[in-house]
Amino acid sequence: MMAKIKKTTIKDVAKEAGVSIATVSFVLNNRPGQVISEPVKKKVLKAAQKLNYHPSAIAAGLASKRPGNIAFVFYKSDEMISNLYYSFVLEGAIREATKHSFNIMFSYMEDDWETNGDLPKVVREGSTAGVVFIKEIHPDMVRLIEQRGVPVVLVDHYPQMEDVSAIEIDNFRGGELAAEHLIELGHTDIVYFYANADRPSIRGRLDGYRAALEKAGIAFDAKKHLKECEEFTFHSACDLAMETLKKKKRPTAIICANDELAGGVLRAAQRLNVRVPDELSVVGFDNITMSNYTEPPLTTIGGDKEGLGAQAVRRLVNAVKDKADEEKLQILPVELYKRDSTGPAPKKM
Amino acid sequence: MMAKIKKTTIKDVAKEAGVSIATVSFVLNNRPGQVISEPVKKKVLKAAQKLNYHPSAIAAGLASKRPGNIAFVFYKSDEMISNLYYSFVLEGAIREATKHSFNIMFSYMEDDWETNGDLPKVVREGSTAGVVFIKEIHPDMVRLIEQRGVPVVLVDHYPQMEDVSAIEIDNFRGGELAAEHLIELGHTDIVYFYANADRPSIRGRLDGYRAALEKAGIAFDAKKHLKECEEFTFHSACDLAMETLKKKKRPTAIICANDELAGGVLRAAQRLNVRVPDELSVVGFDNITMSNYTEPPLTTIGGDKEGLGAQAVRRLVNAVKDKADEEKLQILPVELYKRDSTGPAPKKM
DNA sequence: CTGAAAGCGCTTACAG
DNA sequence: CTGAAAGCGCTTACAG
Repeated sequence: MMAKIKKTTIKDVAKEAGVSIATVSFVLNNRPGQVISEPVKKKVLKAAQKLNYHPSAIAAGLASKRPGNIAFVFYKSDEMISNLYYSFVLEGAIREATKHSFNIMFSYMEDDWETNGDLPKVVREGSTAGVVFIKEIHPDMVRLIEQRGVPVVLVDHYPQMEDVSAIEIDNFRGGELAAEHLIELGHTDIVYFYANADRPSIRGRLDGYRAALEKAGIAFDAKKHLKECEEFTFHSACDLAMETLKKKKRPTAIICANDELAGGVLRAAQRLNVRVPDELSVVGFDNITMSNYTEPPLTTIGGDKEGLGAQAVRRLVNAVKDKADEEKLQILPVELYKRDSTGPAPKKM
Repeated sequence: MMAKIKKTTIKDVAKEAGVSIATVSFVLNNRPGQVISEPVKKKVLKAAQKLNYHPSAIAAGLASKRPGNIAFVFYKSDEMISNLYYSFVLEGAIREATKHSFNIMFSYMEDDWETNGDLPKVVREGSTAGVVFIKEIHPDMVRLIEQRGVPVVLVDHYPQMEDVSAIEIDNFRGGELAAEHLIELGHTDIVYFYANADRPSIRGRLDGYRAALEKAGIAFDAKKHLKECEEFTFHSACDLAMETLKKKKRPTAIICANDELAGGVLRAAQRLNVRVPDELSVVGFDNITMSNYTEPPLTTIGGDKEGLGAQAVRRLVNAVKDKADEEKLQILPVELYKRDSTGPAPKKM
């Protein structure tokens, strides 16, 4: 074992600068209200620099009752950070948290928390200044955490909750964009592939698609236009697409609720020798990395994933500092990424 | 603002149980050496349960000088958790950490830390009990952190370092497995696609491949057998494969240093109408999610990604508890996932 | 403008 | 076997 280098503490800095530890704390935290004379400030800063002092986040957290951490909490049974979409949200969150001098923590809750009443470990043990939930979350859990004075922000959440800070991308507009793009290309027979319609993000996309259809004078018929996959997976979409594309009267375009489903549709088209985009146009959603690697590269709708995470952190930081949010629900813009899976509608034969 | 529920503290439990806070601490931490009478133990446990007491991780961390957190640290410029492979490692790490009552934190270091001498924030500020580095890390950084008494574990690391705890999958055996599989299928003309040969994991795979070739009596010729992609990307591999497969005398099998490269090779084959696996067999590496979605689904080599993360955490927990590691370097087994991208070597024409 | 002192909620020798 | 007390490294009213 090598000699352990001891961490320099606030006392060391105080001694070096010839002031009290309170003054060191005031200077380093730039405490609003506290006015410190320039010469003292300089002395402290110089001493801190010289000793390479970095305050203990843990001690500061204890004393101030404001932990320097922000936690992302998931259900235990869910995939957490390996999700192809959310992992980018988390990247953005980490970078933003660091800017504000917060650390990012991960924690999960038991799936049966309702029966055993357990809060996430990070909340129970007071390790976190705020919590962000991604995707599904029970409203009671949100209340319980807020009751402890820990602010919560929801990202792409469901069910819908009023009065809780939340961020999402503009799913409705995304659905519209996808449909408008295809309509402009001359398509009129546009089918929508989805799963988990109970999720507001999925529902929003679907509603946008439908609105665009109707605006273009295309009568919407759920039976004809909506195709629900059994699961939210590549293979499930592939199976359903095989079925759909085998019919004599098949659609000329398919919009998918996300890129993974779109990948499945492309695979089905390939297997059935339906040429994309000549005979079939496909639009995805989310602009995940994989959408560049499909054949052909996928036209898709996407928002700023990293920005979603960064914004969640920003709002939590504000909440911790008691800065009120203007709007409870924040909606981030989306755009169309035109790649090679969409083209003009095939001529009627 | 709703009424904030105050957290119950060790004092509340002590009062409720009619004992000192020291006793509460002893009971709850099951302190080895400290013997507590059964009746007192029961009283304390009952009181803790009744008051729904959960010790403050921050206070405990301060008092014990052992923070309850383990940190994953990356270079700022790197993708962190959005990596298709490492995100699963992290999932495993989080689950294991929770079992040991540790939280997982994320932090990054500046790319230029050598010049400005900055340790990762979580280390500087003493927030973490241990650090795991994934992939590339400068030996000096490891030393600096260990000097502060914070143990380090490396996952799939480079450059090679003696005396540092490290975990990796059996890359050499993986390369062998891939080659043996193809050799069994009758292939003799097996090319290896790779990039970043300076990484030990890539080097290990390559060495295993080469060893298997030679064991089978196939003379290894770097010029003929090795194809280095410019970048470690899908598109780079695709470009190189287009070139390779266009030649009159093309290989009958290609092993790729990872699945993303293999995806690029499959794409090239598809574009050139080279049928997989009839005319060309392809093997990937890592068994990432995407390898199930390629056309055809990819035969690949993989180890237990979640296990890699779990093991890293386990070793850190041991190190924190001063339990010595038996072996510094731990190597996890790999296996072949036979899917549809490999088949018998085509008959010579 | 600056400092002395209490306190955050724990852990841990040390007494008894 | 149990408790009183010091201490972890900070922050924050409160005095002056």
